[in-house]
Amino acid sequence: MASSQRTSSTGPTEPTRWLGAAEMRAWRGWVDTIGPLSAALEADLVPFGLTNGDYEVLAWLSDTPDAQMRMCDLAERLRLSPSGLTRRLDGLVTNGLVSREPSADDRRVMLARLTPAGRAHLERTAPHHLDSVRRHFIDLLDPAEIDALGRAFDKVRAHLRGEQNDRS
Amino acid sequence: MASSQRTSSTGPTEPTRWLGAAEMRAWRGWVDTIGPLSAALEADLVPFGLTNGDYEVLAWLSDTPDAQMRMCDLAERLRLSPSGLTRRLDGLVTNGLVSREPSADDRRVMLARLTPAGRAHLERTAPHHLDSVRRHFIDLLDPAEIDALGRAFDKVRAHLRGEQNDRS
DNA sequence: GCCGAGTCGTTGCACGCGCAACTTTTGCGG
DNA sequence: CCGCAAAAGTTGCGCGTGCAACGACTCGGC
Repeated sequence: MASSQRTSSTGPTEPTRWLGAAEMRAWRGWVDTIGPLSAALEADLVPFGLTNGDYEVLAWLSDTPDAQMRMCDLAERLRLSPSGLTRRLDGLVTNGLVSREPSADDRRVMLARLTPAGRAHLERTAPHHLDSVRRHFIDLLDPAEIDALGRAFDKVRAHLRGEQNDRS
Repeated sequence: MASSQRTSSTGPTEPTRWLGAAEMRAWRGWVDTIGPLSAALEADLVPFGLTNGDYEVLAWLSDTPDAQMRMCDLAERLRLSPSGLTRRLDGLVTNGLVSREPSADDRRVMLARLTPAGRAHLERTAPHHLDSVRRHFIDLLDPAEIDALGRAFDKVRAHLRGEQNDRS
């Protein structure tokens, strides 16, 4: 993006290693793909009355033995703030896909539980969503690229997790 | 309850090809990396009083021969709605980094122009932002992975661009 | 037992964004 | 030259989210 930049004025005497062509391609590719890809996946969910976020809630709950999760655990899974999760669940609850139930063990805790209707709707939606992920992303890539992406993302997340722990 | 699902064009009961382990790793990696990586980059911009979006505005403007752009062109570059760009510029204008000037050629058009202060601030910020991109992303990967990411994102965007044109 | 610190979830507020409606201006076809 | 569709930008509104404050509850030390 910044090809017209001249020597930076206030750099503390470090050379400022600019991005090479391949590095720039990867970086701009990342930035410019996030929006369109998310939008395409979300558009394919519209007929089912779900957003990407809604789908993730149902998917995480269904991956659980008793189809329920504590709010705080679910919020962590979704990388969502507590208040964000509260509001997201509001919609799913009024649509009857998820129920809120206080925990018997710990009365501070609210359990988000997948209702039968929610499970049915997820099972109806999942094949189409999976197809969407394949069409817009996975099936466009060859196995070597799939593998490289998996390794790359793992490295980045490991690095970020380490930094986060350093700060705490 | 918006279960407006009308099984659009898809025929019934196709085998539903689930994701293999490598495919799942790449997919989850993508989904789970977007948030943390964007947050880390944004956090590194806080000392400079900029968001990722603000930085992109300054960067695109600085890449232009006369450091100015029509609002609509800038909105397209940033994949932002017209109203979204108006509001984003509001902040930059009040901070004196960008100025709004009506175009002489076409009186419908507003030009967003990088002010001297804006250019100075960008040149002060750019090295740190670049370093941030390297630390959290680029420098974690080896050349083969960089190349694979570049190719992969190019493919995905080419596919999405094609689909978008089909709809219009 | 009890009290203080920590945890869990919700609510008020602010912010950023998209959509729809509107005004101004341009350009094209008659 | 006129009239009307299209384009550019702003504003009102709604939505989703994070942060801070709060009430409810749990747990550990005394």
